[in-house]
Amino acid sequence: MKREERRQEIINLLVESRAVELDDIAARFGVSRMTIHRDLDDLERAGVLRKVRGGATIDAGTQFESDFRFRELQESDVKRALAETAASLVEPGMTVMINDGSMASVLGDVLCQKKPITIITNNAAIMERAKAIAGVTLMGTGGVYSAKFNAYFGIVTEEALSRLRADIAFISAPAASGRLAYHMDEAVVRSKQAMMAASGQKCLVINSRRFGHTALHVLADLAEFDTIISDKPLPPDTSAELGSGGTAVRIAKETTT
Amino acid sequence: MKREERRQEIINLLVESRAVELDDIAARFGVSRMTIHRDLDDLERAGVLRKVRGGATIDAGTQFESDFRFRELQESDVKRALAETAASLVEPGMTVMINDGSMASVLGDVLCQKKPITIITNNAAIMERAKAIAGVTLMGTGGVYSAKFNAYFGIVTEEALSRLRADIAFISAPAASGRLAYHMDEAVVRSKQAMMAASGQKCLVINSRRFGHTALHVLADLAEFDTIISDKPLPPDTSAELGSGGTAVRIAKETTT
DNA sequence: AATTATAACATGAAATTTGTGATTTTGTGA
DNA sequence: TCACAAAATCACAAATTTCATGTTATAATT
Repeated sequence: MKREERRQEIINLLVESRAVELDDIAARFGVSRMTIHRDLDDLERAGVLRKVRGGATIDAGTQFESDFRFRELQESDVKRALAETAASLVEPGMTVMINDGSMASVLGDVLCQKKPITIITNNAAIMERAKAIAGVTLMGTGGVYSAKFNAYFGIVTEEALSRLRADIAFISAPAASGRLAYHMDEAVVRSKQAMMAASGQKCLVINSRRFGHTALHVLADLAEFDTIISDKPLPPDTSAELGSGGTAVRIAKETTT
Repeated sequence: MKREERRQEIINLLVESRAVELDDIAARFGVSRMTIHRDLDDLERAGVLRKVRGGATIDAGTQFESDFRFRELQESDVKRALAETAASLVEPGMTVMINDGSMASVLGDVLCQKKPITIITNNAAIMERAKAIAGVTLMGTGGVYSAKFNAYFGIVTEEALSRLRADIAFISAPAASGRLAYHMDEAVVRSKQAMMAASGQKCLVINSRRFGHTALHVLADLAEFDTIISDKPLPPDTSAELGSGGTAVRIAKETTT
């Protein structure tokens, strides 16, 4: 077992149990205590966990939980399934907007296959990816970079979006309940709303687990979306409130690749 | 002599003579033919040269010549000297604009030391670098990504710049002659001009070798700059035309690190 | 047929990772 | 507050991995 595998495994343990003991994991992987110390030090520096005496913890509710580097590691199979389904709404030649978030990054990767395509995004991970690909016209929105979300936000971002037009916008959200989607950060909300305002079709891509939660700011009414893509049917209250309006719901199923 | 030095040297040979023979360079560097094969393969993959039977060529006039990946590899010592000198104009806390180009990328690296600092740029290499650094507020301008220049351009870029204000702008140019600086690409010219318009001080950072050349579009009158930084004194005609106006000239000397 | 290119494997050097033991820090209970 | 044990850190040596290179054998070009 190599270094990176071991570290990944430590993160997995941490995600499940919220805390690990140093001696435990040293024994489990059959390496010295010092090696684990170094693993934990590096992961702490990367912002994934917090070292405590005798081990390490991951504090949900603190910054860690919402840190993109942490989320990046979770549920990648669900993300991929959602992304594949979302991509089926796109034909070569279209102009699409994609927002921030690790879900969106995966979608960006998938859409890069559909060349030729124009991608408008404030998501740094997608920019990095799309740059390298011929046949993809990449339009960055600009703005102030946020390490927390690995994307660009602010007046510049919103202004740029207000001057552009896309065929479809893919929006993700960390929380939804009843008829509303939520987000904890104001600047992020504004960028997502700007994308929706600048697009013909609007598509919400959301992990089913996000339902039943709220956050400080309302992002949008679910009825504003033409399509909602999730990995499980929407909860009954949401379905009921949406009624039989113009919003289509599509369920992504994981393809065992 | 290390791998990278050898490859750099191969490029230099190629720039001078337009073509090299494999056996020649294998003998010159005292390495096996196979090693040179691998060097050429990698450089070809990087888009720097074209392998032909028995050696390699570089076709000036084609995409290669102006390709940023190619320029990136050249004269890095001069670039570093220019960057160090340019950085001396910056105090922590300032807001700076940096434009596209590999010279500018090096400057971006150096400026990241001067935290806290706000960097406004359309240069993808600088964004990638500054993202990771706490204490650097990174503002991307957005725009359409150009692989040729590894930066963002267009209306979005110019609009974003028109709404911002920096203490100083660092501008680079591929050609200068008499009192004028030039660039071959219109979109690039516009972005540079937008940066100059949005900054208090304007600083031209230019390799002395660029003097005596012109290009399709005029970028700026040298007298518009508050400071010009180069690695050798300006040519006599330029000096004369500039006269004793408000433009300061500073010569960077290479520090043997 | 001769030259050049590619592929596969071996080797040695450099870089990285790990372990050990000494030393310092931290937490706990008297 | 003190003493003491457990844990953390440090510095260096050992082990392991990675990487550049060379060698040889085979294939492709001219």
